[in-house]
This record gives sequence, structure tokens and C-alpha cells, in this order.
Amino acid sequence: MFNQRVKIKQLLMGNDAASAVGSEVVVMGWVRTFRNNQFIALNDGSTNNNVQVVAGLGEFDDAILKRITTGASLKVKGVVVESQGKGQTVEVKATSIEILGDSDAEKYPLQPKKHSLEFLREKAHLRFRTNTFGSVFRIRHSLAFAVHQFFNERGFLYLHTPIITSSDAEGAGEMFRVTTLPLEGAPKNDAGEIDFTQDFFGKSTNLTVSGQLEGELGAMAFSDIYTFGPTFRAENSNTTRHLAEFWMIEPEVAFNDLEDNMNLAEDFIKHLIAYVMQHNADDLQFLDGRLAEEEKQLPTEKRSGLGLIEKLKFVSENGFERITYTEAIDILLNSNHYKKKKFQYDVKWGIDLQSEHERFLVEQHFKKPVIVTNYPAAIKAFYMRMNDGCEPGKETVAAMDILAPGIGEIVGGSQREERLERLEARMNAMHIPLEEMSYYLDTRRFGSVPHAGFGLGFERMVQFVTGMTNIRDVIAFARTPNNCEY
RNA sequence: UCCUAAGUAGCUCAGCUGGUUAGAGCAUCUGACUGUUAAUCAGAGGGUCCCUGGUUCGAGUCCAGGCUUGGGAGCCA
Repeated sequence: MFNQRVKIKQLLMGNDAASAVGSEVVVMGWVRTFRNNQFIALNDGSTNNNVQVVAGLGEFDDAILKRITTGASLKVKGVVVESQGKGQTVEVKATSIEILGDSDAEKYPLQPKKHSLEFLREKAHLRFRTNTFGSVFRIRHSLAFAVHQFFNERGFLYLHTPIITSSDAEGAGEMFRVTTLPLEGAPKNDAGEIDFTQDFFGKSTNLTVSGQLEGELGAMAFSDIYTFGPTFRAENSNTTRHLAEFWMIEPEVAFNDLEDNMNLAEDFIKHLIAYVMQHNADDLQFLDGRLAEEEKQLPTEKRSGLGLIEKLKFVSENGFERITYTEAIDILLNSNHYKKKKFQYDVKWGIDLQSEHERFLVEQHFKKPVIVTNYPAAIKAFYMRMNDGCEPGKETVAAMDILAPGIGEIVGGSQREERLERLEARMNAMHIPLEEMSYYLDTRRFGSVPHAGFGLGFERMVQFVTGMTNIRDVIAFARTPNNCEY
């Protein structure tokens, strides 16, 4: 068997027999730096902390030492010893060093120095080997695990909703078409349009923009379900918080109303943060320091004031502010910011809240996450439940958005319209073809119940927890307009 | 898609009002040193100044068009 190694994280944690001073170990990993022809900083991705391998002077061939370059992979046998130097308590005194893979120092793109995130984005296949991306992707993993843990503990069923879908009525955004028809000379029907009855599925299909509708079908049997999978939007969005391919978590719960829904979402976010704080303390510490360095470069008024860990602690320990859309509008209208005409977009009841409005509420006014509820029906999707007793002309739906400092909307959700007649009326008004949605309406025809759900953008959550400002830096290989490398 | 800033060595950047052979730090290579922590010291190599066209005696520098990237906006998660 080749693999008898001890992971570097385990070795450095020091509560294991293999990490005890005096024991013989095998470590494998990639060289981060090689100092003084003697000290190898070796990393295997289990932690940002490198193990220091000491190659005693004169004990190894020059031919081997020359090949210990940044990026090279090594198998080291040695003895765990107390370190004579500062910076680490134990180190590995090498008895044998085997080069598993050479790395030409003149060609290897990652140098033992700081790189810009923009540069590393172009070297996405190697950036995992840096401290920043090591931490980000270990935290991303932890968050994914915590998602499943949270729902599993609460008896939710993980429903795998399809990635290819024929439903195009959801209206969540532009879709990517899926077809096997030839681009040139595609079959046409009598009307001169492309004849999708001859396509692979016999109809027009797309990549999913949301698993919600299918999720609702599951919730009408299992009561509590969640989805967690990739979703696709063909929007030409070029921002620090949009991707063409991203991961979304969508719980859907029968017998929940809007308040239950908010409670679930808030508990969920707090669980995710708490999990990472407990299991990725090292990585958070590193990112906290990295962010603090970055903040120093900013002018005072642009600094966030709270460190990353302080922010997470604050969010996980304090209740989110809950206000209605109407209250939000009033707050904006009464703000000095508004009176001094500092908003670029006008504020009045009925508008969709702009980024600047959301930022004001979250970052200036409340200084904590805010849940905004009961938006005007006119600006929200067809499946959201109409609130009863609204003033005519000011109809609202039981929607809720969670706005987070720094990234804006992180959750969007609602109580769903469970009343068949109301739903059909709304769909008709919005010109959504009822026939195509017949399967969906069946849930309202046969044993309909009040239910609610939400969608959480996974990458935005990773952004929030890691403090990374560009969403392209929290997904392994980002897909954005004009960019699909790897 | 719109607004805006940028593109010069492997990386991060400087390069004035157009003027001789385009610079620095880090990285790399060579040598010295050897308990280092982004090691240190000495030396060397390394450039399609984003692309195309234009103005000019002369363009990294000015003009036009294009490409790419960052930031902001819209759409949203």
C-alpha cells in the first residue's frame, strides 16, 4: 500500500499518537517554500498550516535538494521532533525524501509571494494551493455538509430535482436551452419555427433556474423537503455576486406559513455560521486577518468596522430585524439620506427595492441582517400567496427576502398560494399557460395545504462567511458571461 | 447590457508636457552563507509596452476602433 501518510492537520493538532514527539511518520504534500536549503514548508491541503520538514545539512544529495522547488510534491519519512526554531512547536526531521512530482520553478505560476485574486482567477486550477483559496474551499465544504446536517436533523428529505426541465413558466430568469438539434438546418414546423417535437425530449427543454416547483410537489407528500443542486441563469450579469451556474438550497415545507418560513431561514443561516465557526476556526482566523489587511487599504468611511469573525459571531447571536415592505419604504422616506436626495433611485410604495436601498437598511439603519416581508404583488412571482385584507391598489404577497450586509439579498422566499382559484386567477393575469402547469396545479387540486419555502444562494452564503467580495472566488470554476474555462 | 477605471518583465507596479539603450521590488537562475519563517548577501538573465489602424521627423505616451480585466448599476440567489 502506498498511502501510509499522516495528514498534516492531524500531525499538527498534536492529540494523536502519530503526532507525538519521537514517533516515525510519513507525510506527503506540496512544497510551499524551501528555505535555507534546509527547511521545507509542506502542505497537503488538510489545513493552511504547513509542516516544517527539516532536511539536515549534508544528509541529502544535492541532486534531490535541487528538485525541492515550490509546487513539487514530496513523500517524506521522518521523525517528529520538537522544533528549535520559532513559528512551530513540532517539525519532521527527514530521514528520506522522495520527489513524487517535479515542478519547474521557472514555469510554475505560483510564486512564494502574494498574488492578486484577479491573477489567481486565471489560474483557477492551481489557486487551491494558496492559503486564501485553501481556506475558502474548506469552508465551502463545511457549509455544504452543515446544510445537509441541518435539514437531516430536522427530518427533511433531500429531494433531487431535475437539472433539465421543460418548465419555462417560472420566470426566474433567462434560460440555457438544451437541445440535440443541429444549429444549422434545424427542422422547422409549418409556422417556420424550430420544431422541437423532433428534439431529444420531443419538446423544448432548458437547464433549470430553480427546483422550487418540483420541490413543492415533494413537500405535498413528504411534508418537509429541501433541494441542493446547481441552477443556471443565462442572464448577461457581470457583477461580483452573479454566476451563470450556481448552487442553490431550496427547502419547501408543508403546513408552514410565512413566519414559520422566516424562523426556519434564520435558524438555518445561524446553524451554518455556527458550524463553520466551530469546525473551521483556523481558516476563519486566516481570512479574518486577510480581510483586516485589505481593510487597511480602504478609506475609513468604506471600512466595515467589524472583523469577519466578529461579524459572524454577531449575526449568529442576534435576531434578524423583521420589517414589512411598507415599513421599509417608510424608513427610507424618513431617512436623512433620502431627504438629502442621496438615493439615485426614487423611493415610493410599489417600487422594487434597489441595491442602494437594501444596503441603506442593512448597513446604515439596522446594521444587521434584515428580513423584509409582504412585498407588492405586482413585483413578485405568481406562486406567492396573496395577503388578505389589503388596501385596494396596495395588494401584497406573503414574500420575504433576507438581506445581508455586504452582499444584499441572500434568501428569497414566500408562503405559496395554496388556494386553487386565487392561483389560477393570478396565473391568468400574468399570462402563464395553465395547461402546461397542470401538474403543478394538481397539488392545489388534491389535498392542498398552506406551505412555504425559500431559496438560499449557496455561493452568496460562502461569500458572507468567508468575506470574499467576488463570487467568482468562492466557486471552484466560475461560469460567467464570456468565461467557461476548464 | 449601461457607466467607469485599467492593460508595461513570471507577479505587483513606476514611466512627467511625445524625444537617445523602457525602470524598480518580488520571483527565477548562478554563487556565498546555513535554525530559517516572504531567510539574508552578491551577481545574471528576462519586454509583441493588449491588438489594429492613424497623427507625427519621432508614439509606452496623442487620436479612432476593437479585445480583455477590475469596480459600480440593472436582472437576481
